[in-house]
Amino acid sequence: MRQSRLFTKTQKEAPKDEISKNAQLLIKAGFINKEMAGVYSYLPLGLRVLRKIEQIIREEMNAIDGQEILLTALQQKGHWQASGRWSDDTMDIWFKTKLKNNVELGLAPTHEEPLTNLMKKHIHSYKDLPKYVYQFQTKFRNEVRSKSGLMRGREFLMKDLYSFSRTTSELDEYYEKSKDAYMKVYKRLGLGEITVVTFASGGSFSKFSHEFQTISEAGEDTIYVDEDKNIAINKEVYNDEVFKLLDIDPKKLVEKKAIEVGNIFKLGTKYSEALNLTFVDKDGSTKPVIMGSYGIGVSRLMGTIAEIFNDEKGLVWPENIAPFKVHLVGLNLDDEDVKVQAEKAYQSLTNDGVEVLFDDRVDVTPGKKFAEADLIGIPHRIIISKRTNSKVEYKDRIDEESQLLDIKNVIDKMHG
RNA sequence: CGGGGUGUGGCGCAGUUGGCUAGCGCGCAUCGUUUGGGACGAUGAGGUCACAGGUUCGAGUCCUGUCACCCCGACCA
Repeated sequence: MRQSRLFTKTQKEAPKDEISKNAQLLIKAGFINKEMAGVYSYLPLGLRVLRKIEQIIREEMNAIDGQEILLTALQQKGHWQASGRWSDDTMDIWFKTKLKNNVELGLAPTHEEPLTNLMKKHIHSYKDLPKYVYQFQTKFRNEVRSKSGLMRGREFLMKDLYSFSRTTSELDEYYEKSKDAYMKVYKRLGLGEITVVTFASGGSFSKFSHEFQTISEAGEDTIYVDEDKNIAINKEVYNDEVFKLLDIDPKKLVEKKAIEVGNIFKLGTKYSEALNLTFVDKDGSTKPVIMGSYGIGVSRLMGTIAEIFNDEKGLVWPENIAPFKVHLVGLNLDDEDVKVQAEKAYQSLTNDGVEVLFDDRVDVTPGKKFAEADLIGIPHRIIISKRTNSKVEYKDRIDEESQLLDIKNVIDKMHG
C-alpha cells in the first residue's frame, strides 16, 4: 500500500482524554478512532492488525474442530429469561432496546442462550455430538466505567467458541485441548512467555473457570503465580479451598498484575437444561447436552499487544500481526533514478507476496518519515535514497544501525 | 454507582478580579528556501468558547441546569 494514499495520519500529541498507553499510541499512529467512551472504530492499519489476530485465532480454532458461524447481535428476551439472565439483577451489563411494537430486545453481551437454542434444531442424537462452534462477534456490555483504551470497552470484538458434548469426560477432554489451543494463539501473538493459565471464578456461568492472564502492570486483575507449576490463581479465588484443590502451597505464590486475554468455562448442563437442548443417547435415554464456552477478546488482545510492545518512539508490532511486514521508505523521490529504484523495489516486494507499506510521499522530510515509521511500528524497514545507490538500507524497527544490502537479499530475508 | 477533575479551530494549550476584533504551538493551504530523525521564512484559511437558560449596558469569564470526557474506588459475563 502506498502511504501517499493512506487516509489516516499520525499525530504528534495524543488526545488528552486518553491516559492508557495502548489507546494513546494507537490513536497517535492512526490505527483506531475513539467514537465515545469505550467504543472505538478501526482504521486501515488497525483493522489489518485486528484481522491478523482474528486469523491466528481462527486457525487454532479450526485445528480443534471448531466450525465458524456468525450469530446475531440482536437478541430476543425469551431465551435469556429461560436461563435467568435477562434480569438486570443477574446481568447488570445489558444494553436493552425495543422494537416499534414495544417488544424488548437485548444487544448480545455473550451468546450462550441464542446458540443453545439454535443447536436444538441440529442436535438430536448422540451421533450428532460432539460439536464445536465459534464466531467472531461484536459484544455489547454496558460497563459502568469503561477504561484503559481497548482493554475494557462497551462494544468490542470477541471470539467465542461453544462446545457441545455427550459426557463430562468428553467435555473435560475438549476443555484441555482448548487450553493448548489458546496457549498456541498467545505464543503466535508473541505473548506466550508472559501469559499464564489462571484458576478463576466462573461468574454467572460456573463455579470455577480458567483464565489466560498476560502479565502486565497495565492489567486490571491481580493473580498469584506458582512459577514452578506455571499456573496462577486469580485473587478472587485466593482461598484455602482452591489451594487444596490445586495442591498449591500459598507461600510459593507471587503476586502479579495481569490482563485477562481469555476465559474458558465448563458450563455443564446449565444452559442446555434451561433451554431444553437434549439428545437421545445410545441406550434410548434423553439427556441434556454438556456444554463449555471459550472466549478470547480480540480487540482487547490488540490493546494488550500495543500496551506491551512499544518503546519511547512508538509501537513495535510482533511480526505475525504487524499491519505490514515491511515499511519501504523512499527518500529523495524527486530524483528520477531514486524514484525508479524505489518503485521497482515496491513492485518486486509486492509481486513476491510481501506485505509492504511504501512511503512514496515526495513532499515529506526524512525526519518526519522516520518518526512516523517508528510510531507505526512495522517490524522491517527498507530505505531507498540517493545515498543507497543501487542497494537498499535495511534495518528492523528496534535496530539502531542499518545495513546496506541488495534488494534481492532483503526479499530472501523476508521469506527466511 | 461514590469521590475527584476537565470541556476554548483537527490535536495540545493560554485567556476566568466580567470589557474592546478570542490568542499561542502543532497540523492545514499557497509561495520561496530546505531535505537522513517530526525543517525555516512569508502569507493565509479555519471558532455557535460543550449545550440550554439566566444575571448584566456588556459573558469564554458570573449563576442554574443538562450533556460529554478522564482519573481513583466499587463492580466486572
